[in-house]
Amino acid sequence: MGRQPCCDKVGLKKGPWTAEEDQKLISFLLVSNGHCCWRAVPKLAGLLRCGKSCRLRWTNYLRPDLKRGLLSEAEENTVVELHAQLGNRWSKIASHLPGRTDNEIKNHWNTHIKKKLKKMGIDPLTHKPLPAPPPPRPQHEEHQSTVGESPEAQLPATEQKQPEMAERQDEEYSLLRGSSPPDFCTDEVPMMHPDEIIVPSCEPPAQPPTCTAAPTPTPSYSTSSSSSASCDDDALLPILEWPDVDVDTMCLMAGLGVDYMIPAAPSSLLSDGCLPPPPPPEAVYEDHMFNSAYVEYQSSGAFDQEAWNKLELFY
DNA sequence: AACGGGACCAACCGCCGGGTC
DNA sequence: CGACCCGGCGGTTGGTCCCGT
Repeated sequence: MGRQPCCDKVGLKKGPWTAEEDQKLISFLLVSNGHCCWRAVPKLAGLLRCGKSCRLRWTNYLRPDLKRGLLSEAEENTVVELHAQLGNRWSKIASHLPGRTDNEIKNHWNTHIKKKLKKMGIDPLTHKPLPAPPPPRPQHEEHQSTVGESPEAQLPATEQKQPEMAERQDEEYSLLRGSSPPDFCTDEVPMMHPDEIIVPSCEPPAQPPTCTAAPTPTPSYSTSSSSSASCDDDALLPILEWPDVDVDTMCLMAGLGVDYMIPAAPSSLLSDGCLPPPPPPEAVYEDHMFNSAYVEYQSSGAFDQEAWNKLELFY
């Protein structure tokens, strides 16, 4: 039937986003009531971008609950663990890592973890030990094993690896995965249903002991990467579905003519996991200075108390 | 100092599935 | 039920940075 392009590409800007564009997008998303589709966002925000580009920019970079910087060791372990179970389903993996995007995880996988695993003699695709360093082999054998190219056909037989090497691989792998090496082959085991997966990193230990563990509804901007509260796929909200607001606040906002309120500082930004005093919910964000402060705050990488203080002035 | 190659990552592309009409 | 729209996803690209020579 010939699908229409997501947007009219003519005259639209591509490539890296400028600070001004970021500002426009953030301003719009903050002051808009969120009841518009991404396709309309660039028009309404005064951007020469396609909606898709806006969405991507927001989800991968501007979202306030994003963590910055390299993945921690624990996060890496989780990624490896989940990848072994889910394969390249980056959004699913990201949904178990609060503050991380699928793109970020995908990139990190391709640039860091893949290499790490290979170095350890683990096949990043199958999570099985790679075949021992290729001893010169008769040509016909090699040929036979690659013909057909099914994943199964490519898998090395576990028995083939050298005993000592296997032991070393297993040790390192278990270090990385935080568990014992797979005594199963991922291709032999049916893909797990997401519901069946238990990820330690999603369990209470993630919550700092000093903070209240009350299940406060964390602001959810994300598509797939901020369902940390429950690790439940169903908990995912569409990107423009703004944080839940209680009835009183709704009334208050309605009374003030406020379309949208900013969530408290996302916990994922905080190095110690503890929130600074939450802002009053009735904050209004149509102030240009606020937007500048907000941009500064959200772009400051790890939680930046100074940026937060600046932002707090507006609350 | 200049250059080349590799690493890294933001952004793009194209396909897919769900929802709606 | 099919056409279409929209958002989401995963793979890929391309620009920038860094490091070694």
